[in-house]
Amino acid sequence: MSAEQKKLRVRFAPSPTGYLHVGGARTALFNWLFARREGGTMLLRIEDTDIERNRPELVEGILDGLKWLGVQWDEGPYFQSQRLEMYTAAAKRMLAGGAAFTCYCKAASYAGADAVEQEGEGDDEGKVQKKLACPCRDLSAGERAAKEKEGTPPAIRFRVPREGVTKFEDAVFGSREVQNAEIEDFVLLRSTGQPTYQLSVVVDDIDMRISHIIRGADHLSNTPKQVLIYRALGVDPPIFAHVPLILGPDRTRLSKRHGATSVGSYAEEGFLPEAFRNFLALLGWSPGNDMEYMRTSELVERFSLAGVSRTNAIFDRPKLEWFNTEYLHNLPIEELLPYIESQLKSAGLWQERWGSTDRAWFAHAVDLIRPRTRLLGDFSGWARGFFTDDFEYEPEACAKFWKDERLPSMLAKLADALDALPEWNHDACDSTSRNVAAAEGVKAGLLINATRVCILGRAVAPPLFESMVVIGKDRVVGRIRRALPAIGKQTAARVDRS
RNA sequence: GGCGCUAUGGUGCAACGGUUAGCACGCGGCCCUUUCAAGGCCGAAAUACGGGUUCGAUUCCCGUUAGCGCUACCA
Repeated sequence: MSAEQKKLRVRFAPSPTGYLHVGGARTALFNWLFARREGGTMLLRIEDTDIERNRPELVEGILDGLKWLGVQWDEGPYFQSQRLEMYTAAAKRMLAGGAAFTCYCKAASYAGADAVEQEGEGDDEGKVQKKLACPCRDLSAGERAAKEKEGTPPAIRFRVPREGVTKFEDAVFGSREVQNAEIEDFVLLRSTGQPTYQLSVVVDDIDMRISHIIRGADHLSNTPKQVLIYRALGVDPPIFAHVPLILGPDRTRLSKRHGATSVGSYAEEGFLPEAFRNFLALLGWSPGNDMEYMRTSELVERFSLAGVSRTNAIFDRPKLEWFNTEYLHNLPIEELLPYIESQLKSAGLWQERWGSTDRAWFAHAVDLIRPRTRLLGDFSGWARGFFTDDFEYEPEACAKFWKDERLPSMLAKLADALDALPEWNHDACDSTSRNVAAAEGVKAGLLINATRVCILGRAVAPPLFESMVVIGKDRVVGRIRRALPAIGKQTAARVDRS
């Protein structure tokens, strides 16, 4: 390597035709991991040359998606719509050099798939080749002048060599080569003056000095065209790395009908960005061993293009949820707290003191609850009884644990006993409860389960006595007393039925 | 249709000529237990098919099949 070693530069280049979907997110992540690992630069480029489909208002959503994902770019965003002169200039240069020619065919006409099909098959290759070669490529200067006079606005097509092969290196798929005879004379500049993807992507990747192009494998087949453009422009192509696609459970390309496909929807659902990154990283990549739970820093340490697979992967939602629970359960509590805080804020349950004077209490509560959460929303969902007194009694929980008619008097005694406790801690709550149960001659479980429903309204909750400590004496006693009438009704209804 | 890519349990990945084919998710069972989780243990489950090459193929080659991609004046 020379002193002036070529700097590693990668890019993520979405087009604003939709939100940031999981496939794009994975591509962005791989670029980011690679840049971080190798000490390179990542830039963001918005490919908005298709004025028809381009929705400028979607750009913000894509940026938000990337920010949530934690993929931060070092340069950009650049917008191709603001760089049109460069593409035109490049096309003119290729025209002047003979690598391209003006085409006067009406839009989308000379080699449509339909036309080829109608010709039938079994014919000699020459026929097909004729389809791939645009008739305009052989027009004389005079003929072109005549067309110009007619006022037909010309497109500019690349003059693809009719023989030979085009080769390139792919870090994932290896050495590739295709017969030039199989490549059509593709359009560089539309008759409207707008560049096509093939042109703008190459011009920008050259201008932005991209060293590695990491993108979806759907671009693999078009890469030879781009290599042709690089050559025509007198530039060596960069290293390509095509990553396999992400498919839906039915093995077709992930799309809206597979449900949630935007990263935004996963953010809203309560996934942690780091869990999402971990999951995404393992779709089409592995560190070469059985390691799965990897913090982002470990991902960066281990990432390499050599570990990228060539097989399409199916997006497996249950596994994503598993990763999320792993992070929810195992993250150092201090790292998790900010996420819970914003979750509670958006649910309108947040109390400022939990961030200051009662921070230790808040951390304790979260730590108690988290072993049985899967999504951030669980903290403002079923666990809301820990953060607010406003919760409902679940009918199923009542039906299951408020069956015994001795319960109302037993619970009243328990409330009194708890109220009289001088010390409020786990063991005191434990022995008090067990003593009441013993005095009544019932199994402790009966009372414990019923009490849980009284103070949290549900059957699913952390261990009772720990919960009591977190919720606090006044609230616990209050909640038990408040539940008494409801229990009476429940047991009475039961007696009626029998 | 043409061209190309891919092919390990249901899913995601390991094994890059020699393993009883490994791990994880999911699934089933057991244990633990104060509900529900978590956790621990056990289990069912795969090299698409057919030919080669080789002492030996999941691994290398060919064919078949299947899936996917490209085949736009979309990106």
